[in-house]
Amino acid sequence: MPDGTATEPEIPAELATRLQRRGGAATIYDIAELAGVSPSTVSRALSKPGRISAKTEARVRAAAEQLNFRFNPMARALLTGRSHTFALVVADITNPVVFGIVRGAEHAASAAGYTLVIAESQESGEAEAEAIERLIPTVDGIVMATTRLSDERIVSVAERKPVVLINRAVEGIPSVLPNVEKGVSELLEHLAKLEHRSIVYLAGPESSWISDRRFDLMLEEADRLGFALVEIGPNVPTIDGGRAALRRVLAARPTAVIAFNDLMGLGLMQAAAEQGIQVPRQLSVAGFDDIFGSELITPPLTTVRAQLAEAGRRAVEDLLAGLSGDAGNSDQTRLSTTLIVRGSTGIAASTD
Amino acid sequence: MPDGTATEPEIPAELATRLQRRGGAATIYDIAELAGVSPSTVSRALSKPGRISAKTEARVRAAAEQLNFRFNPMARALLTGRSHTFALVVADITNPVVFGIVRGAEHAASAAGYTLVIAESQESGEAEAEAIERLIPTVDGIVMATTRLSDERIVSVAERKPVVLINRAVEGIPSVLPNVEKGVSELLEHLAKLEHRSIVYLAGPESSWISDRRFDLMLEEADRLGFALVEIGPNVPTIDGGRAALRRVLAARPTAVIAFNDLMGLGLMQAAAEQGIQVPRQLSVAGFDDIFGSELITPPLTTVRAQLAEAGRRAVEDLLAGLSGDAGNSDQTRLSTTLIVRGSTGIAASTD
DNA sequence: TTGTAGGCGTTATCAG
DNA sequence: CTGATAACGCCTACAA
Repeated sequence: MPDGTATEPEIPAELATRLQRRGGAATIYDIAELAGVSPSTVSRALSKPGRISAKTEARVRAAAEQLNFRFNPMARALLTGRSHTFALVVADITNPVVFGIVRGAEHAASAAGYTLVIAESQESGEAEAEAIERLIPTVDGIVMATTRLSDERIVSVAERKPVVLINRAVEGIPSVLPNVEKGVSELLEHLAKLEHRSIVYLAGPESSWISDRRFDLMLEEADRLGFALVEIGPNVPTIDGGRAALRRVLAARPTAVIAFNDLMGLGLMQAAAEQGIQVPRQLSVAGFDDIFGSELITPPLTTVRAQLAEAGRRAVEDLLAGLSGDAGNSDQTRLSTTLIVRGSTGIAASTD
Repeated sequence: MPDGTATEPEIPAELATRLQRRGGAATIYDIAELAGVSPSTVSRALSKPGRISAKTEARVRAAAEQLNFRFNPMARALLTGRSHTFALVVADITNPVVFGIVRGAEHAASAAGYTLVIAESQESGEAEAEAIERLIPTVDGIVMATTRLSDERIVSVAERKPVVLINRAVEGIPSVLPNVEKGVSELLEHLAKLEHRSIVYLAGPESSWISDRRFDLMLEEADRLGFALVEIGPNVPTIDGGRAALRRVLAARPTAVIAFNDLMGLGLMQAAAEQGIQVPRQLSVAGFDDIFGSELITPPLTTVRAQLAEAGRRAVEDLLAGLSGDAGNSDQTRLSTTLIVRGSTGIAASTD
């Protein structure tokens, strides 16, 4: 039965077998053949609509549809130098802090038609450098979250491919940072109201920029508010790192502990509970990030919430903006933080 | 000062500027020029060591080193059809269950020189299908974890690229599964010992193969052990899903609830605590997976631990084996599960 | 508007 | 053992 205008050309046998061999992946040559035009016409029809006669375009589209055509991203990348891929490098995938970042980054990327490859450095600078070295030729940009690399190495990477940092600032390189000031001062004021006067800051890993930054700000605030403040660390930024630190923390006899992140705060609370130490009656505990788990523990953890998914999203968007040339580069995006008061902080124990 | 044998040829000015233009990325042509050999010799020297004279190889290597050469993976992929990339498709990145999978998969992949790209389907079958469609031309294989796709669609993907499933079985497609039998029967026996006789199974999402599978096994065991067993669901497999289910669970008046996963178990416990219901005195709760957070909550959650990282690792290794042709394909890898008894299960409340 | 030809960086084939 | 040469799939001057 003749069906008016759009007659679909049958697929020639020869073409069909060729497709079979390639696992069904058609090329613009196949389409050209089927539509009776040249390959370049196909290319134009499909990638810059409008620059071609409507009729031809329709015919090409129909053929493409029929063969279920997709561009081969590799061929395109080879030619254009753009892989439409970003790398996200994180220290520890199982750290809840990075989940949010990964999700935010993945969404922003796929919304823009980009693919996200993820590399875990397992808290090792060497492994991280290696992963980056391996990935760098394939990607259009790199998001480095909580990196363990030195400033120089970061710069050297950034010279070859666009880089956006999360939770780390390096001169001349765009970064997405939590607004540390606000979070820290809110937290310390909260503790001041609860009459704490002696505080321990449980630091993060040695090469953590943000841990140092937080402590610096605490020093300022402590001065202003009249706290005694000591830093204990560096520590591994995990549950176990928090557990392991309990002894040293207790030795300092503080009324409150601020952990570098929630993970450590959680570990500290677990260890404390095992020793029969009551939180917050005997010791108040607070953390940073507000990860999954912080409100699960008893008592739930007071923490400074960071916008993790948003950070991931922004980082990718910065990369995107940079590529499309819109860029006021080397910006610093600041994300606000919020103090979440929960049960782990309370009136200071009497220090006698 | 002349330094014996290995004189490094200076980089000719012309070559240097060419490199500059390309952002420092050298090609085998540049190396060929520098080493005074042909491009094909360079290719051979670098990718199949030994098939070339030692002296030439050394010269080529030196030149490559000097120019800091890396292969362009895209060019390679275009020709060989191998991108050395795998895709990992997950329903929800922020679900702790997938962390382990991601980590295991990422390690296995990078150990083999492969890159892992990750796609989140956000619990939507449509989004998942789209992501796969987008990724399929770029990758050498796909790991689908807890997929929401129908069997037919999975098969259709598997016809185009190698697929390994995690937590889902489809005829003819290799998969990595927890050994559901052992976990379920251990759990039910544990509950039997605690004198539970009336149990609710809080099901997972509608399209979850593994949720159905678990319930089927529970039915068998319940029969054998003389339980009353009802299934409530489907439910969203999240904390909120667990919370939302409390009312319906209570209405059924069970002495114990088994949640499809820990996330739901956690939510259920939170909701119960808010209503003043004591776990396990009034209601025992158990889950599956043993995620981060399960031992944080009070009381800590009894659960059937799955080897998540191992599952991710195996899935990637299956893919690898398949590509190198070693494959006894369409295998099912079974991973043992272990009952972890914690505080959320106890002696059954009297049912009056 | 459309077609032709050349090249992106690599590998494979075939001579030498 | 080594060197030309042709592909891989796409894009883009340039020509028609």
